[in-house]
Parts: sequence; structure tokens; C-alpha cells
Amino acid sequence: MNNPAPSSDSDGCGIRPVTDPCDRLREAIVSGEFQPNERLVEADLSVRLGVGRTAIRAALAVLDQEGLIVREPHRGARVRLISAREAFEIEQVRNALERLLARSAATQAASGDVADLREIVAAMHDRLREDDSLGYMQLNATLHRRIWKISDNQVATKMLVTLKSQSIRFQYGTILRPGRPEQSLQEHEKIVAAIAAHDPAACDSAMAEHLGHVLETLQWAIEAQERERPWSALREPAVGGRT
Amino acid sequence: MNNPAPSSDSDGCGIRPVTDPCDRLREAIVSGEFQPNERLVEADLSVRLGVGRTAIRAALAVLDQEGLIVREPHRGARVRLISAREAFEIEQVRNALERLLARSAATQAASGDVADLREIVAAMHDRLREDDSLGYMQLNATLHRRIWKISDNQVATKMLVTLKSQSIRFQYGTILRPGRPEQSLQEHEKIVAAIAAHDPAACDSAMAEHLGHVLETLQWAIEAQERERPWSALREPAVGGRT
DNA sequence: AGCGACAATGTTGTGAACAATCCAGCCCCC
DNA sequence: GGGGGCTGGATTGTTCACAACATTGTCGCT
Repeated sequence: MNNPAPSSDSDGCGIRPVTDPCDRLREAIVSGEFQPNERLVEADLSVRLGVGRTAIRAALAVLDQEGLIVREPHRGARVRLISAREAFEIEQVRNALERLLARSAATQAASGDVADLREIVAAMHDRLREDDSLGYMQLNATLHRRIWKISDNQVATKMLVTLKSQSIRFQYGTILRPGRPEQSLQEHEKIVAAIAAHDPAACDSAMAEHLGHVLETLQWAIEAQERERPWSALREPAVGGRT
Repeated sequence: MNNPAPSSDSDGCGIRPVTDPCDRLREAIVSGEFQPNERLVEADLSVRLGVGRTAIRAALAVLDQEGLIVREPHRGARVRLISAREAFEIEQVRNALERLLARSAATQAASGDVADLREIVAAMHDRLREDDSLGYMQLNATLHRRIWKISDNQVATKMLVTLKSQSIRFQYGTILRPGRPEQSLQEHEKIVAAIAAHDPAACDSAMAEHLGHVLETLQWAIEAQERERPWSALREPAVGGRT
């Protein structure tokens, strides 16, 4: 019907084409627009996104499958709070899958692929020199995604995308560790070199080393967070949308 | 209590469908009750399962996320045909995840866990002696699931369950290779021994060797299938529900 | 005052009706 | 005879209203 409800797009975004409400909800969750454990009432989301409750319901089903929210039978949906333990599990799985893809990438990379990777690494150098941590993180993600694309394993790639969206909240802290970005960049260079040399074993070990350090850094970040707010694990926000 | 739903179970099935229609549909798909590429008409499924179309629609959304079916915008859902190439991708991912879990299992196994594993292996011996291939396959799956449970990584385990349901159609051929079951059993014994010895590295390599052979066998099975029916890749069944 | 039953409220789950869309067959015109 | 447009049936997408369920606040009883 007359979907352009006058108040629906009041939150700043202009003439967005009718994107999937599922994507919009996912974006809102991973960007932290909803607090962990916050209730997601279907009717509220319906008016907020300007779509029917059915679409919201379908989107919630997808997000539930992806592990971003939990749905209890007659009690609605809440954004899922990823525990530190689960973050470790996710990182371990990511570790295993990225190693697999790194091996495949090493065997399948074309010359153009290697050129792209080197370009990204060069850009990471620049970001690091300018102390642009956010830009560095983005390029980091770009580099990994580019490797995924080279490996050309769609099943694993899709899983990694899903995992990433789940653990995004923990990823932010890992860049804050002193000296970590420099070390990270060297590890990435090593990975790219192994891909350029078409050496799967070296690429595997390089990626393993890199992600092992990421795992350590993740643990450091979690411990730092717990040290700062030791009560956070006990707090049950329940920041219900009631205004 | 006896809620007034007089017309809902009119199709004579005395057993109330207490199970989730999503699970029933999944079961029907992985068990081969629906042909690949067969259209899944919502209304038909609705009467077949005795639930409303809304529930069917939700179930299809989940199954779509799991990759068991594909849904095109206004053209309905069909059971997804897994290509040989995708079966390889799935097997590679399974390989990576099972190795991860094998390592974890080696470090975390309690004595009771090891006893269970040895019991399963002994039962596999029996099935093999009796030429009970089906029973052997089931115990094979049981053994792997038991290892998953020991490793206690719920994220990876859930992924493996999903992958298994996707590639089940290809798993059947792998047992037919001559001499394969005997070799498989030895590999499993090696894995269990490594878990009992709490040796993650040995467990990793044993699982890698095992799954490498599984991958080879899968390739052999696919080639045999293609040799037998070289047209199967071209055939577009389209076994539409139109009676 | 403490506690259990009970109604009030809000939210999800479900089924039916309606609109939008696609597909196949058919007809008309060239 | 062949191709383009059209119409009818079938199927999906969406909305709506209502029932089922959980939570919460209230009232009466001990």
C-alpha cells in the first residue's frame, strides 16, 4: 500500500530503497542500536520499520537462525547476549574456517587477486601510520573477505559472515591492545606472501598464528572488560522499550 | 483443556502433531521423501502436515536459512539440489570443524567419555562382522556426535548438524566402496586412542587422515554416480506437484 | 502483614480472507 | 503458420482479527 508513511523514515536516512527488513534489523542489532537482552516487540518494530508484522516475524525467524536473537515460545524475542565463552567458541570456529580458506586461497589465487591483496595491505599501512584504528579495522575485514572470495568456498564464506555478525561486539575491543595493530599487520603480510607464493601449508600456519594471536587478544579484551565492569555478567538489563 | 479446534485434525491422524512442523519437514526432506528440485507448495504441505499455512511458511523460512530449500520471490520453494561441487565444499568445512572438535575432545575427555567411545567402536566391530552397513553408518554418526559432545563447542556442533543434513544425500554412497569400512574402522580406533591419550595433535592428525579418506571416497562415489548416470547433472526433474 | 487466587493487560501465535504475481494455454492478428 | 498479447487459474505475499499464553497488579483470606 502507501508504504511511504510520513513518519517511518524520520530517522535520518533518506530515500532508501525498500531494503529487506531482515537486513535492516540485523544492521540495527550488530550496530548496537539495540542493547543486549533488550526485548524486540513485533508491533514496535513493525511501526518503526514501516512494514507489516508478518515481515517482522519472518525477519525474526531468520535472525533467530543466525543466532543474533533468541525467541522463547510465547515470550517474544530478545537480542542475544553472547557470553565470553561463546565468543571463544565462535573465534575457534572462525580460526578453523579461515585456515581452510587460506589454504584454498593459496592454491587458487590468480595474479590479479594477489595484486588486490597487496593493495589492501598497503592501505592498511597508511591507516596505521595515520593512527586511524577504525579504518584499519575496516581494511582488516576487507582483506579477510577478499581472501574468502579467492578461496571460492561459498559454504564456508557464508558461515564466516554469520559468525562475524554474532561476535562483532567483542571485535571492537581487540584493536585497543597496545602494539597489537603493528603485529597484526605483519601477520597479514605474511599471509599475503604465502598466498602469493601459492604455498598452502605456509598460508595455513601463517593464518593459524595470526588467529592464535587474535584469540589471545580477545581473551585480553574480555578480561579487561570484566575488570572494568565486573558486574556486567550479572546485570540483566531488560531495557524494555517502554518509554 | 481440550481446546475447541474441531476441524484442525480432521484428517484422521489420531496422533496430535506435537512436533514442530519445521522438524517434520526437515525430516521429510533429508529422508528423501521429497525429490530434489521438487516444488513445495505451501497449501499442499499445510494439508499434509495438518497445520496452518502460517506455520508452513515459518518452517520454510527456517529450512531456507539452513540451505535445505531455495525460495524464489514469487515462485515458491523447492528442495535444494546440492551440486557435487557444493558437496565438496561442505565436506571440507566438515573436515575443518571436526578437526577442531577432535582437538578439543582430546583435551577435555573424561574417563567416562573414553569408555563410551570404546563401547561405540566395539559395536562398530560387531556391525562390520555382521555386514550390517546401515548399522555401521549409524554407529559411525553416533561416534562422531559423541566426540562433538565431548568437545563441548556448541557453536561448531550446531554447524556440523546443519551441514550433515545438507549433504546426507551424498553420504550414502561412501559406504559402498570396497574395503572402505574396514579402513574407516581403523581410523576411528586411532582417533579414539588419541582422545584417550589426551593428545590433541595426534587426534587432529588422525581426524584429518580419516576425513581426507572420506573426501577421497566421496569423490569416488560421485564419479561412480556420474559414470552410472552421466545425464543426471543435466536432468531438470521439475517433479512438480501437479497431479 | 504475608500469601495465594484471580482478573487485567500486553504480546505472541494462528487461521482466514484478500491482493499481487507468475505461468500456461488460448486467441487474434499479421 | 507463427508470434504477440491476453485471459484464467494457481500460488505466493500481506493484512487483519482473534485466540492462546505469559506477566503483573490487585484483592481477599489467613
